[in-house]
Amino acid sequence: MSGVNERAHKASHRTPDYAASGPGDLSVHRMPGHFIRRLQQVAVRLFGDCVGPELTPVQYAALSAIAQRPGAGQAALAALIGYDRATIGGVIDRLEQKGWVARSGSPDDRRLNLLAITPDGQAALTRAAPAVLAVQDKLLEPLDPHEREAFERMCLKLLAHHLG
Amino acid sequence: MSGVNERAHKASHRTPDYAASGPGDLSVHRMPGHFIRRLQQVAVRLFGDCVGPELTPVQYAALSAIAQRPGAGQAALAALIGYDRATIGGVIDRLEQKGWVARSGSPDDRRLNLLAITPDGQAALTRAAPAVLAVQDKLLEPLDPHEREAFERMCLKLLAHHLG
DNA sequence: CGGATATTGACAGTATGCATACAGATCGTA
DNA sequence: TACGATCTGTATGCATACTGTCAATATCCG
Repeated sequence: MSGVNERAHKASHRTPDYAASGPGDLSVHRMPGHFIRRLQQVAVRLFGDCVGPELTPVQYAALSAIAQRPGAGQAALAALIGYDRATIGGVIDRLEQKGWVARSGSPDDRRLNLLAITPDGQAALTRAAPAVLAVQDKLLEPLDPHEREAFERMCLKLLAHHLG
Repeated sequence: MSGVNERAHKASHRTPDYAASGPGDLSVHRMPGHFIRRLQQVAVRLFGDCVGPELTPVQYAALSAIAQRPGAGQAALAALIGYDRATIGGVIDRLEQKGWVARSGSPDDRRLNLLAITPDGQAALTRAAPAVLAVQDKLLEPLDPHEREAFERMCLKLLAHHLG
C-alpha cells in the first residue's frame, strides 16, 4: 500500500480531486494551502514507506539536528528545525525511550536539558539516511531537473518571506 | 503575532533556518519534505491569523465540501478533500457542536450519515470566505504572478503523480 | 544588591492524522 | 437466496502541533 487516504476512496469517481472547477470557486481544490496540506500527506506517507516505522519524519529531523549540534537544549533544537517547544518534549521522550538520545542537565544553566545522540542513535541515523534521501527524490520525481530547482527555490523564497 | 514558532526562537541566531550548508548534507534544511512541512506550518498559522479561531483549515475544507455536495456520507466527504475516515468523524463532531452541520441517517443505506450544512453553517462559511481567499494570496505573496502559476502547476503535477 | 523581565522545560487542553480493529449493513455472485 | 467480500461509521492508540499556563531559573537594569 502506498496511496494516501485509500480508505476513503468511494465517490472519488464522482468528483476526482483536482478536477476542473469554475473560477471563483470557494472549495479547497484550487487553494495553495490545500495543495500544501496534501503534499505534506504525500511526503509523510512516502517517508513511512521508504524508511519504515522505526523513525518518523519528525523524529528523523530531531535526531539529525541533535547529531549535528550536540549539547543544545530543547528550545534551541526546536528553533533549529522549526518545532514547537511543547511538541519537542514528546519527540525527545520517544527518541530517549529507544535509546537514541540522552538528556542531561547542564551545570551552567539548570533549566536546560542538554541533548546528545547515542551510538545506537548514530547507527539508526546512518542506517536511515539513504532511505531519507530517496524519499526526497521520489517526492519530486514527476518534475524534471529544471522544475525541481524552481520548486525548491520557490519554497525557500516563500519560507524566507514568511519566517524571516 | 504572526511568526511561526516564536516560542522557540533562541539560538536561531546561531544557525538560521535555510542557511547555506554543504552538499551531501544529511540535515533537513535542504530537503523538500522539510520545506513542505514548514510551508504547512506557515499556511496554518496564516489561516488562523486571517480567519480567526472559530474555524480551522480542516473545518473550513469540510464545511465547504458539505455545502458543495450536500447529502454525502462521511466517507464520500473524506475522499473529496483527502481526509482519513477515522479523522473526519471528529471534525464533523466539532462542526455539529457549533450547529453548522447536521448528521442524519439515510433511509436507503443505514450505514450512512448524510451530511448537510445548516443556515448558521452557511453563514459562517460566507463570513469566512473572503479571509480564506486572502490567506491563499498572502501565502504566495512573495512570488510574482508567473511564479505563482508555476508553483501551483507543479503542486498539481506532484499531487496527480502521487495520488493518481 | 534586588526587583522586573525573559527563558526553559513541563503540563493540560484541543485538533489533526493515520493504523488497526470492529460491528452493522450492503452487494455480488454462486 | 445464502454467503463471502466490501463498505460505513466508530473506537482506540500513537504521534504530531500549538495555545495557555506554570515553576524554576537566568539575566538585566536601576
